[in-house]
Amino acid sequence: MSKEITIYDIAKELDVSPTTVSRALNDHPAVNKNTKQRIFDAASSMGYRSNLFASNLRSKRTNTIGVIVPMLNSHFQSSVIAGMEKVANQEGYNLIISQSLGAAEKEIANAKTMFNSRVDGLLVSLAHNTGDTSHFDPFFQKGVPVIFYDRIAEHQQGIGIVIDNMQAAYKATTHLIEQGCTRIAHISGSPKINVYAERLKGYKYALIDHNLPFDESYVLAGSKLNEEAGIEAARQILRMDPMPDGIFVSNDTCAASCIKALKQAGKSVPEDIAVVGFNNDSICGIVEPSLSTVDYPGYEMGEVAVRSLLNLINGVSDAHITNTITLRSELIVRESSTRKAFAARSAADAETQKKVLY
Amino acid sequence: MSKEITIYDIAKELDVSPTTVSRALNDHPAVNKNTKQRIFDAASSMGYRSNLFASNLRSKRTNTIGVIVPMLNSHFQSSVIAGMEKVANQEGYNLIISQSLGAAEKEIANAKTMFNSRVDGLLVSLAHNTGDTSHFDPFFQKGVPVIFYDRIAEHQQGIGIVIDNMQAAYKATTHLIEQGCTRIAHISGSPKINVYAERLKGYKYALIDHNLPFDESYVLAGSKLNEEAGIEAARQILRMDPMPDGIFVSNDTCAASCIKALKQAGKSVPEDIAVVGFNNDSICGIVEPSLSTVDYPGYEMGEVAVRSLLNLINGVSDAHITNTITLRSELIVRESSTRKAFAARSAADAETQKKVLY
DNA sequence: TTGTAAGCGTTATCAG
DNA sequence: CTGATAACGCTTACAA
Repeated sequence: MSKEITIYDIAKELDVSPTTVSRALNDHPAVNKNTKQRIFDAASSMGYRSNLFASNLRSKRTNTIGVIVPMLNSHFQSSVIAGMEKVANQEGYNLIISQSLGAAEKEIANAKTMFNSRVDGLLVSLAHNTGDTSHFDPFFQKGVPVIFYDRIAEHQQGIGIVIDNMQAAYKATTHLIEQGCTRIAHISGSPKINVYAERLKGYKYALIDHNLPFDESYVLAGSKLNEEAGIEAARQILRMDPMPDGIFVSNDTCAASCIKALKQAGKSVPEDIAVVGFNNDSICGIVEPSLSTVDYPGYEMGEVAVRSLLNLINGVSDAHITNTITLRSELIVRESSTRKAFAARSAADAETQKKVLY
Repeated sequence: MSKEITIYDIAKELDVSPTTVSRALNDHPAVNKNTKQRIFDAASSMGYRSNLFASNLRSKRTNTIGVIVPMLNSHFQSSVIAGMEKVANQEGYNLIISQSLGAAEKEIANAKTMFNSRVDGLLVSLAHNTGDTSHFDPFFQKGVPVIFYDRIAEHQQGIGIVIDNMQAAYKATTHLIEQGCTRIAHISGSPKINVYAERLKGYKYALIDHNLPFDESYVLAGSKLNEEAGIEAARQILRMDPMPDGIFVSNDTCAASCIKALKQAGKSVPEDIAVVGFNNDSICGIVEPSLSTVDYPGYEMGEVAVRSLLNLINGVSDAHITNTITLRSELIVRESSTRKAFAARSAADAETQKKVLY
């Protein structure tokens, strides 16, 4: 284990003070350009690397951002994290990532770890079953900024970053209506989670605005939107009388397995039942028929989240003023919802619809 | 921002020395049980939290493990990380995770960041196009242990953790042969990556051991095994004459899109062509027919990786002795490779096969 | 533009 | 079993 070079070593070598070295390395303006260059050269030739811990200890900053995420293995979440990482890297921050795996319990433990690691800020997408968010109170008490994204708390402190789930659901449902569907079911997740509650609203309002009845019994709300949930939902839908001719599902995985189950029961998609999912996961292109869905701007959300957090950390903005940042999302139409007979009409309607929406 | 409590505050409060407080908090054996308890109580009632940076600075350990991964959004990689996180948490380590997104360039940058962050150890699954691994040399020079997993380097320093890709591929191919396939194609990734090279070998040996010809033209090696690659592979396979009656694909996503393309061309799976994938991604259950595949023990691999790394960090084991750790994998048979006519024979053969294999 | 000196909060060392 | 003291490597008033 070779000895670590410190700013003292560089200082001695160049016969300047450690302070000057420190300043030069931090690109402080009040250091002679020449000296700065000499110091940089010496640093690199001597194999110096800065000691973050000494620096953190002294400056009381960690240059680390904590991320708590339900799970990493979705197209959406990994895009978000990619976006976060990009900006964080640019600005010289590290990301400590932990998964709550959907369990509030693990989320609480992770929050504690992040707190003890003294992250400069925290980015959180809540677990499925997180009831209260008091485990984030220590951060608020210490003035460590916390930003919730995607799955945000109902009455939260801190900023929330979301897409307009209601609008997205409204668009998706309207699209089904334009395709000629009149009995549209909705498969939703836990109504306790904001995203599902908002999507349910969008679904409901779209129906109402197009003079279709909103029927509670057409809404299937489970807790987890996984493969099993899709199969179970299909079972229930097949039993409905009259059977729905369209489904808006709040999650692609669930939509995909639901489609599979419906097909196995002899129904054809989109002819008998048109389906729209949510997330634009990679399975969308693989399932048959390919799945119409809502594309989340995950990468952008990650970028915005980190940028906003850095503003809070640096005192540039104030969490008491900004409260929610809303990003746009986009409906992607594929085969699972495209009924040939309605295609022409649909295109015309889309124009009209835009005026209604905005 | 309330004032942070330090061990000095606790020491003053209880009229002991800071040293004793430090020792107690670290559960040092040479501290009176009673004193220890008093210190613990005071610490929690005063709202003390340890300052990792001071501790790291002094002890020259960071309690942080760096993870560099190609991408997070696969069933396999996220399982690995879940396993890593579990063990790391248990042992009081944090995980800093970064994605190389398959680009060697980003991997190099990430390695540098990890180095400057002074991680105690590094876990790496190499990017697609990583040629040489000299960007990890600084770690070796400083004696920071590095463990490669899954995608390991050809002539690497440090320990490698892998599954027996050759054996897994051998099993998968043998399974296809047992189902009556005689012309089996193989869709592979870059032969520069160990996992694909090994799987190709397993495929080849299985053919040879069962007296089937190994034909280079039946091997389609692309660089990325994504959806497009599956479609392109299907195109090529459809042009082959005679057309293969089985395909072993080194990746599920690619296998799924390949199946879709084959079906669109009027071929039926598994009747015309049986298919086996690799990874046991979540799409396996959703595609039609459901996809037979090789299940990687991802979670275990993560656990083993961290445990091994901690042993190296703590000097319990020695990287010069252990070189490669190989984990078992499992063939999961689903519809895409099950030909009813051969089912009975297959069961009998499986027994025989075991004797051949082990 | 540069330097001096005093910490940041912990742990290692040595001495009881 | 406990304590005094000196680092760890850096930043930041303050001073020149």
